[in-house]
Amino acid sequence: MATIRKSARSTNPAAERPHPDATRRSQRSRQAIYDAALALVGEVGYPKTTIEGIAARAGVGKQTIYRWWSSKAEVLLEAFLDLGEQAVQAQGQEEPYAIPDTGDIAADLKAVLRATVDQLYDPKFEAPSRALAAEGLVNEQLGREFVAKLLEPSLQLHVDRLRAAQAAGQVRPEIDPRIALELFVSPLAQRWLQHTAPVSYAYTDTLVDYALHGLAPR
Amino acid sequence: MATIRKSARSTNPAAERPHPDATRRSQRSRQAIYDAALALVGEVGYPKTTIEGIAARAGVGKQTIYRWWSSKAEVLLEAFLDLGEQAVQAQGQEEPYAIPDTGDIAADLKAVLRATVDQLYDPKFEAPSRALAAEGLVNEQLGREFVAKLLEPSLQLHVDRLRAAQAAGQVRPEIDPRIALELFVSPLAQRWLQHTAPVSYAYTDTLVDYALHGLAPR
Amino acid sequence: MATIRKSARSTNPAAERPHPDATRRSQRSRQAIYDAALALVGEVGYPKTTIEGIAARAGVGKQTIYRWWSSKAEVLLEAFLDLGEQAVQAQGQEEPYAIPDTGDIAADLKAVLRATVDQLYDPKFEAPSRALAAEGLVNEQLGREFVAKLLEPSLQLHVDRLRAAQAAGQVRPEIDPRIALELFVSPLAQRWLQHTAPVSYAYTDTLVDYALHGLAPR
Amino acid sequence: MATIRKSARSTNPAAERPHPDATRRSQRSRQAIYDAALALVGEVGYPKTTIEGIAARAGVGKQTIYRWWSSKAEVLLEAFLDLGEQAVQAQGQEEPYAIPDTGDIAADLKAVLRATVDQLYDPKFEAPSRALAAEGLVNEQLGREFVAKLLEPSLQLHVDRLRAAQAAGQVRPEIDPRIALELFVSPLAQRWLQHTAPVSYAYTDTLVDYALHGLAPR
DNA sequence: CGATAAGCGAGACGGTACGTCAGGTCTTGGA
DNA sequence: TCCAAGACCTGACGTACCGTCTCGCTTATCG
Repeated sequence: MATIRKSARSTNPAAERPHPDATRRSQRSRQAIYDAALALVGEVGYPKTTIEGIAARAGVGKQTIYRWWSSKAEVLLEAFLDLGEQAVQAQGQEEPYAIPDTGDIAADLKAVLRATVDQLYDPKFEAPSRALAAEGLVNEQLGREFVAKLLEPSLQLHVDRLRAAQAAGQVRPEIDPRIALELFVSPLAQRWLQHTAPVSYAYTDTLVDYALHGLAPR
Repeated sequence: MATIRKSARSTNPAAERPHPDATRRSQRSRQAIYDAALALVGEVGYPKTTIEGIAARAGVGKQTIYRWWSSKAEVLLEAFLDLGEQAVQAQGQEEPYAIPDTGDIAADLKAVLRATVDQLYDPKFEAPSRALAAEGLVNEQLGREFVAKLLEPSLQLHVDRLRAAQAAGQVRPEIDPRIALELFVSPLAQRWLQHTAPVSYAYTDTLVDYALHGLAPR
Repeated sequence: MATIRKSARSTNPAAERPHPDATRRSQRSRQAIYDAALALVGEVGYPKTTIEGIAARAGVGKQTIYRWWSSKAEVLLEAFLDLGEQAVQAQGQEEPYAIPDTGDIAADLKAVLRATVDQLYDPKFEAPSRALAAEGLVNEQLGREFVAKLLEPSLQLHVDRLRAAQAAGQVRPEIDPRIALELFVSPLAQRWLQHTAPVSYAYTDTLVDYALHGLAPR
Repeated sequence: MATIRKSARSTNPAAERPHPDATRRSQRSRQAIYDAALALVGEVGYPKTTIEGIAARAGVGKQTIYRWWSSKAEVLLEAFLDLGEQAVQAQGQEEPYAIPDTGDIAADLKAVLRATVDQLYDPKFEAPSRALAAEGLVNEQLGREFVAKLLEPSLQLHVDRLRAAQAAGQVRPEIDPRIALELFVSPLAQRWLQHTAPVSYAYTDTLVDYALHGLAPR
C-alpha cells in the first residue's frame, strides 16, 4: 500500500481497449486527460468530477475520452497508475519498491506502515485513491482492476517480507502470509477509508506489536 | 458488524430535518420510500438508483422525498436502519444483540465472525450496505453517520466482550480492545468490501487464531 | 399567401401533443421560445439555429422544448403561426383577412399579389417562411402541416374570390378555381423561393393579365 | 424540367475548387462518391445522409470528399448532374433534349408536361432533386447553382418553343415567354415539391388549357 | 363545524451532464 | 502526391435526473 510499482500493465502496447488504433494515439491528449482528472478529483471531489469537465480542462474533445476509456472511474484509475509510475521514475528509482529487510521484522513492518500512512495522507494521493476505492466497492469489475493493479503489487511485497521472516524464524512457519498481512494492513486501511478513527504512527506501531505477539497472554 | 440494533435514531419525534412538521408525516409514504429504495438498490444497483426512480416506485411525489431527506444516500441509510429494526422486531428480540460469553474468547469470536459472514452475504443486506459504505468513503459526513449508526454499536459489543476476556485473563490487560478488535474485524470487512479474496468460515477462524496468538513464535 | 389568419389550430386547448399536461404549461416559456426561435432564424439562418441555441436564448431548459415539440421545424412552425396571430391581433383586426371584392377581378388580384410580395420580403417573415418551406420539401409530415396551416387558409380566400368572379361572369364557369389560382400564385411562389428571377409589382400584374386572358390570341 | 442536358459544367477539367491538382484525381473515387451519395439520399433521405456516411459507403477517406467539394449539397448536386449525363448517354442521345414542335403548341406542351411528371416521380430522381431544391431555398449560393445548372437549360427549351409558337401565331406576340412558361411549369413544380395536391396528366393538361386560353370568358 | 393550512401526488421547469453523432482538420502509411 | 483510414477538437443532439416550484387534493387540527 505504501508502494506503487511499475506495475504489470504498462507494457502491452496495443489494444487494451479493442476498437481504436492505439498507435495513432495522441500522447499529449492522454497526459492532459490524466492531469485534468487528477486535478479535478483533488479540487472538487470525485462526484463532481465529470467527463465533460475533464475534457474541457484537458482541452480535449469528449470523444477522445470515450474512445479510450469507458467511464470516469477508468480514466482516474489509469491516471492514478500513471501518477505512480511517474513518481517512481522521478525518483530515478530503478529498483521497484521493496520492504526493507534489516533482520528485524517488527521494525521493518513499522517503518513500512509509517510510510504508508504518509502516503495515504499525501494530498496528491488521497482524493483519487479514496475515490477509486469507493467506486470499486460498488462496481465489481473496476474493483478487481483496482485491487489487481494497485493493491496487489504492494501486498505481494508484504508477503515476500513475511516469508523472509519465516525463514529467519521470526514468524511461525505454519502462518499464511496472505492472511497475516491483513492483521495490520486492513485495520489501517479501514480507519483511513472509513474515518472510523485517527491514524497515527503510534497506532500502526501498536498494530504491528499486537499482530506479532497476539492478544492472548504468552 | 454482525449486529443491527435499535440504534439511537428512532425516537426523536420532530425536526431531524428542520422545516416540516413531522407529526403530520405520512407513515405510508415513508415506508413505501424505504421499500422502494431498498428494492431498487438491490435490483439495479446503487448508482442507477435515482430519487425519481424511488419516488415513482413508491408512488410518491419527489417533494415528499426532498422534504425529509437531503440525498439518496440519506434515504438509503434510514431505509437500511429501518430494515435492521424490523429484522430485530420480527425475531421478537427484545434484548439488543450481544456477543455470547461462554468463557472461551476464541470460540465466541469465531462464532460471531461466522454470523457476520452470513449477514454480509445475505442478499437483502449486501447491496445496500456496500452502497452505503462506498458513499461513506467519499462523503465524509455520511460516512460518519454510517459508522456511528451502523458500525459503532456492533463494534462496541466486541469491545465489551474483549474487556470481559481481559477480566478473565484470556487477553493481556494492557491491550486496547478498540484496536484489538480491528485485527479480525477489518480484514474480514476489507475482503468483503473490496473482493480481494473469498471469505470463508475457515478464514475467519484463522483470523481469530492469528490475532489471539500472534504471528511470532511463542 | 398574403394572408395569415387566426387559423383553425389555436382553439383545441389540450393534448395536441399527447404526453404532458398542457394546463400546467408555462406561457412565459412558450412565448420566450417563439421569440428566440424567430430571432435566431432571422439572425443566423435556419441551419445554424439549434434547439440548444433557442433554449439558451429563451432562458429555458432544453427539455422544455422537447416536451412540447419534436423538432426545431415544429417549433418554428408554431412560432410563425403565433407571429401571424399576433400580427392580426395587433391590427385590432376582428375580421379574418379576405380578398377585396371591388367587382373587378383583375384589379383585386393584382392588389392581393402586390400585398403578398410585400409580405414575402418583409424581413420578419422571409427567413422563417423560407426555412419552413424548405424543411417541408424534405419532411413530408411537416410539409403537410405547413401547407394546411399556413398556405391553405390563404389559398381558400383566392378560391372564394374566384368563385365570386365566376358568379359575376368575369371568370368562365367551367374553370376549377383551385387550379386557376395556381396560375398566378405558384409562379410568384417559385420566383421567390428559388431566386429564379426578381419579383416586382409589374411582374405580378403581368401574371394576372396572362392568367386571365391567356397566352393565345383571342 | 423534363430535360436534363449535358450542361455547361462537365468540361472544365481543372480547379473548380481552387487547391488540388485535378489531373491526378481518382475517377474511381469520384464515381464511387456519386453513387454513394445518390444511394444514401434515396435510402435514408437527405438529412440523414452525411459526409461520413458517403465516404464510408464509397470506401473513400473523408478528406477525398472535402478536397473536391465543400458540402454534401455540392456533392449531391454534382452527383445528380452526373446522373443526368449518364442517363442521356445511356440513351445514345447525341442531341440534347428539345421540346417537339408538331405545330400544335397545346399538344406539344401537354406532352412535355406529361414527360416531366413521369420524371418527377421516377424514384431515381425524386429524392435527390427534392433535396437539392430544399437546400437551395435556404442556401442561396447553392440555389443559384441548382437553378442555373438544372432548371435553366430546361426552361430555355420552353422559351424556345413558345417563341416558335409566337412566330406561328399561336401565342400572342406581346407575351414574354419567360413569364408565360411559369403559368404551367410553376404550378406543377409547386404541387410536386410541396405535396399540396396530387399531380396527374389531367391536371397538367388542364394547366396548359387554362394558360393558353385564360380564365376570363372570351 | 367549517376554515385553513399542512402534507401529499403529480409533474413542469431551469439546469447539468450524459453518451453519441457528425463536421471539418490533420496525420500516418501504403501505392 | 494522392488516397484510405481514422484520431482529433468542436458543437449539437436527444435523454436522464437533479433540486425547485407550483398545482389541486386530502386530511386534521383549531378558531
